[in-house]
Amino acid sequence: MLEILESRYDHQKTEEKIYALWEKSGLFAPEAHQPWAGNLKRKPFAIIMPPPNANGSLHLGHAVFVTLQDILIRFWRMRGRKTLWLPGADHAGFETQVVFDKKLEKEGRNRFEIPRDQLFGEIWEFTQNSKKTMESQLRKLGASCDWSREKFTLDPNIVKIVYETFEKLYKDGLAYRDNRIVNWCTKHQTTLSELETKYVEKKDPLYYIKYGPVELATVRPETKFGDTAVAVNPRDKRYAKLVGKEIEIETLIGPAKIKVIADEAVDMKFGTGAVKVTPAHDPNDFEIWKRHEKEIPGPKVVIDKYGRIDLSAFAGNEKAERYHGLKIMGARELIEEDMRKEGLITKIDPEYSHSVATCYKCGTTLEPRILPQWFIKTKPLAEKAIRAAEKKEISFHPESSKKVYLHWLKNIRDWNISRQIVWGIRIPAWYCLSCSEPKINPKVKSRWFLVRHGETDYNKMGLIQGATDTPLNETGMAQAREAGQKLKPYNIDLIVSSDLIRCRQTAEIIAETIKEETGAEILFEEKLRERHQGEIEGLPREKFLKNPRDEYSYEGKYMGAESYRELEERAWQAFSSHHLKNHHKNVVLVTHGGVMRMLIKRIKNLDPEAALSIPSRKNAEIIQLDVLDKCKKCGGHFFEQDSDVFDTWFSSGQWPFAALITGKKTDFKTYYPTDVMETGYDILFFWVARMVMLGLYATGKIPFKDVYLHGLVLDKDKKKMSKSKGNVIDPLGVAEIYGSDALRIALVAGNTAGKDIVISEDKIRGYRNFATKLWNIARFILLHRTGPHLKKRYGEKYSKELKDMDRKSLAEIEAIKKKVTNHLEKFEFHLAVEILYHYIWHTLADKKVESLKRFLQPASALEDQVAAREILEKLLIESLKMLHPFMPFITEEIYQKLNPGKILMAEKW
RNA sequence: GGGCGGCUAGCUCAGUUGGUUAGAGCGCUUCGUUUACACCGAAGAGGUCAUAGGUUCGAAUCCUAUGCCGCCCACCA
Repeated sequence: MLEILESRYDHQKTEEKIYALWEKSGLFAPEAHQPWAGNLKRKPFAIIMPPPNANGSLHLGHAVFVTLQDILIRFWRMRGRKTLWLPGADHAGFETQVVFDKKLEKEGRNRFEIPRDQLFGEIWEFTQNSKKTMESQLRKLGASCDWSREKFTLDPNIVKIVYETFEKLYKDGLAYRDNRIVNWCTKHQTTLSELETKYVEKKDPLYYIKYGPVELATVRPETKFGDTAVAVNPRDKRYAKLVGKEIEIETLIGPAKIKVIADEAVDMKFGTGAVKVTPAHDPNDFEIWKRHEKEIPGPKVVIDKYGRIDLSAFAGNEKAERYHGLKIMGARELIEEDMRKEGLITKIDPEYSHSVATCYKCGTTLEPRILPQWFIKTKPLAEKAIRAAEKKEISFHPESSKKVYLHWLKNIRDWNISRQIVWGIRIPAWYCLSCSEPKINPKVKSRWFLVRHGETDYNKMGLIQGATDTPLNETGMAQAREAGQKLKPYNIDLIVSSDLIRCRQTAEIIAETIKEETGAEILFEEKLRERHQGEIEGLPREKFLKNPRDEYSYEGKYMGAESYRELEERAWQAFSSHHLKNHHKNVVLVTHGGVMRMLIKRIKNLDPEAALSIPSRKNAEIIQLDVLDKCKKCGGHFFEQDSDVFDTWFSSGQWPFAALITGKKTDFKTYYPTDVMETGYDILFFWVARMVMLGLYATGKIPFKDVYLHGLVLDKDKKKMSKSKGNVIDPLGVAEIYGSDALRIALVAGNTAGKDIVISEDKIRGYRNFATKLWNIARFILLHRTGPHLKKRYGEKYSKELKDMDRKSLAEIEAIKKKVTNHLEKFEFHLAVEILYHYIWHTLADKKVESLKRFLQPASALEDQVAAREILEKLLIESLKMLHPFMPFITEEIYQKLNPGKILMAEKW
């Protein structure tokens, strides 16, 4: 039944079949029975796969990690260790958000117009599709990972662990929320960590500006409206007399007084030795202000989140209006021009070169802003991570990367983990609505939703409507249905509604819409009615009222009307009695704009003035209130969750232990710390260092013992591959042409740890040829296996010459084996490849096969024919085993021909 | 400004702790269709190991400088 092989190996016919064979065998799972292993108590071997971003398809960089990790896994599996390779995918917060934003842009949409839940849902769908693609690509590349343990960073049990870590950090005082100056991308509308900024050399004019008696140099004249001081070096004699004094200055928007302070940070040699201090828009100035908090005014914001001049602080100043709303560069030009006219500019150095912080994704110049963000106090975490490396609990390959790692950790700064995007793990911090006190990772008892009724014709026409009882119009009904859709996921138990028809209808439509999910009870409540508007009922709002506080003061009322105070009293009475009874239920409260304003006033503990400034609600607008255990500080019940999400690296930094704790029962105990973390050197700080810090912090143990870092994949001209350059080699494309095996081995041959990998199609083709060579050795042997008389072993009766060759060959291949084993144990993949390549091609094929050919001729003694073939077969099988981690498909396929029924992947090395 | 890495055959790179004529792939030249393989075989050309010093019996390898290339970190009003 022996088949004659084709003269060429057909990877397209083979790979899928072989992968299916492996997967069916169950041998990817570490607990699979390995009969030859004998002692399964041997040390397990575990690698957590760096989860690829679920927002695209695999590139060559992924192919590199698949290859290296699969080599390690297959090698140790064959050596008899209980081997786990745990696959996963990363939601990749910001990265995915950016990818998705681009997709939205193409569709003419943008994320700021899409409700949070809907946007999250759409991105979820998108990532699930990418995930599927990637999984099939990983299979195509031969990854022998345990799919039964696959994880996603947004799996609920992973998220739970991330929350617990955050809570622990908070309790230990290592996570804190603070108003600090952070890097803000005006395009992506989010803050970024230090690592996500890219400094770019730029040439900008350096302006020398007159500031009363002093002169100073700046590249950002447009921020001068936000200046709160002038700083000089304390040792600078030129300004000694001015320090501590207020100076009168002339600005484009009028004269001002500003204080001169002394600070070490000022370089006497730069410019004029005097510097303007703009704490709201410059990180250094922010620091200077912190040091002189008592002497000078705090930050004055003059640039908004879109990077436009915002002079609303100068409302009423006509000169300020000229600049308000301008983009930075436009403002700078205009200001330069105006200052020139005023004689405020003394000199311009047009070619001043400095480096500017930009967004690493879009290159937009980052705008420093002061925002409340969550930070991790990293110093204490870093100390442990440093010690782990110094004590050699963690080894680095290449070793030089350890220095880089240590240097970074020793100079680490606090880590901003808040991101203003939707895609990610929402920060589990709730703030008390009445006193802002945070609660971390609390149990949400229930959710309450205040919903305004849908549109009536009165609303549509802009007429004041209080007690006037009119129904919803078509739009209003549609709005109510939409609100119902949004409320659907929340398991609403109860709907309480004002008994006016517009609310009644809204409530009924909502109830109808959410019916499939829950059968909520509806109660009608007279006390939730809109305020009686008295004599102004039915008047055109636009004409009558310019803003809400025109309606009347908190106490005031028109003839026959009700005051806000009265409204508040009755509405709050109703609200609190329902809250008392139903605080554990999810409740929708359908009511009116005025009522909502007063309820919010009460909940947020606002004074009347502030309450009346609350903007009015749109029809069917929903306000979510989360009910938690009473606030410790003020006793309030209602909270709202932080709208930010965690930096992805905060969650992926917990990946090794999170992926194991949420796995099978004993996984964490068995496989943690894992053995090897293999990833690209470009994420040494982003990921590796943070995994060590967070792993040590959360579990008390290092997350892995060895760190192997591979380089970037470059094209044959040593250029980084990028879509825009069009020099990207699609790994699946070349695998399709030359086979996954050829791609894999080409990626490891001639490459050492930490070095960039130069790959070309030529190189891959070269290794495809090697595959063909191997195939033909097998073909040759199998050709000589035919014929019934050759089936049986002929014992020891063959020639002495052959016996000598046998002995020598075996000794030789044993030596090879020793070397290859040694290299693999030391992560020297390229050396192992070189030895194997050489041995198989230039020894096994060129020497062994050639020299044994004559014994295989029909003229030779039968015993010699059999013996010669058996010698070759032994050498081939040993070669196949050693080559298997590198080229799993073809070696398995050949092995299947030689030993049907057995699986090479599980053979003993 | 600080750090790291590289500089070895036309190209891409190996060369593990210093040890005999410095290696591989691709490319090149010549020859060869020998019943596994032309995605092959045989033979061959091609390197003062960036430069200058030094240590050593011996240096691509260790040390010191220099040059160029690349990367990382920090910072700049």
